Amino acid sequence: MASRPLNPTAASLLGFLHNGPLSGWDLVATAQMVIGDFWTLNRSQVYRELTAMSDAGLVEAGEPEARERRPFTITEEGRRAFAEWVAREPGPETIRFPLLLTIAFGAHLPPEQLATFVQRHRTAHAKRLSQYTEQLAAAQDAPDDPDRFALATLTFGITYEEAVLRWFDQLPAAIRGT
Amino acid sequence: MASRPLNPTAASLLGFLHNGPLSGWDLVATAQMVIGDFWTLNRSQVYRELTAMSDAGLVEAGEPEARERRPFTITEEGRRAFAEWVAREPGPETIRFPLLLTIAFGAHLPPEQLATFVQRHRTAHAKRLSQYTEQLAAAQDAPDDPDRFALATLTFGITYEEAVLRWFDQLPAAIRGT
DNA sequence: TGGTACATGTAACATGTTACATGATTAG
DNA sequence: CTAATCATGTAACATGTTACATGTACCA
Repeated sequence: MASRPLNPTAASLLGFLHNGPLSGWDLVATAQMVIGDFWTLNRSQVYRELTAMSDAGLVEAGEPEARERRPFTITEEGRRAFAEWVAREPGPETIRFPLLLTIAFGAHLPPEQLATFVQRHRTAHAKRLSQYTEQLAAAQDAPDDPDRFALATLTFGITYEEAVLRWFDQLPAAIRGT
Repeated sequence: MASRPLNPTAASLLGFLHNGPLSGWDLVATAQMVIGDFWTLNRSQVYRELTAMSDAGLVEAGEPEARERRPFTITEEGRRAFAEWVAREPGPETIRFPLLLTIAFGAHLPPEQLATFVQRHRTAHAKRLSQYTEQLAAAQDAPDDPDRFALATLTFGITYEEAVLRWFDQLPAAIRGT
């Protein structure tokens, strides 16, 4: 048993299943909402992991409900596997930032074009920041259940986006444009 | 021709080859030094991309030199492919931060253990920041060739690490520990 | 009755990681 | 002569992405 340690994606799905059975569809939605800002995953992946975990006995597929909806339930073995995973030292983060690649090779581009890319990305980040800020406000308005952990990850998003914006704004005009 | 657009990893290798022929080994070293902080790649990948690009006529393998070292030269077609890539809108960045996953599921962990993870990661980030700061100082001391672009990406690293440290330090004691 | 949102899944392929295997050159 | 470093590569597998295919239920 315990073939090889869970991957973080599978482990997260198990994490969500602690609160009750969920279908693949729901898991995708939940994951994107809760961890989507610092952990990417998509539908295909979720269904694949569910199949694999079902084969491994970590989850159990329930009877199809309305709309072919198939709820998955975490098993005892699943709980054990999750507990093992969550207690392991988390790995280092990876950032893959294509805009920085383009900047690194910026000498190969006309300045105006680079500046256009930079501006567009800046705008996208500003938008993300304002979304996070709204979420934070909403979380603080709701009187009940101030989840420390969710708040901590949301705060990370805000800190990150603020930093990125500051970085954009201190770029030399030669890169940033006007 | 132009089968499908280059992936960013392959494109970066072509970017480095603009300054003259390099072996796979050298490319790995160069890439890790220049773009390694915001674009991960490893040896296997580099050799695979080189083989593929050689088949596609974007690079040419030279005669083996000392130690089986095989320098690759960029071709005209390679330059064209790179120019096309660098002029495309860069994709959105992806961050995958396992520590944030562990925090998101922090309710499943004894607080001391979570705090231990947090502390260890904080230390690692502090170290990275000081390395970046040193690099910046070194770059500013060298009188010649103040590469705007390299400076911009290095500054990103510094801004990012500073933000992460600030985030660590504002975490509630319940997560951060003492 | 027709469009939209819900729901699942497969196939094919691209990319990333780890382990293994081999050998040359250099410094001490 | 021997250990460390340089250098290349393959195989196997894990993970991530995109496109395709299918069908249900709700709402207007």
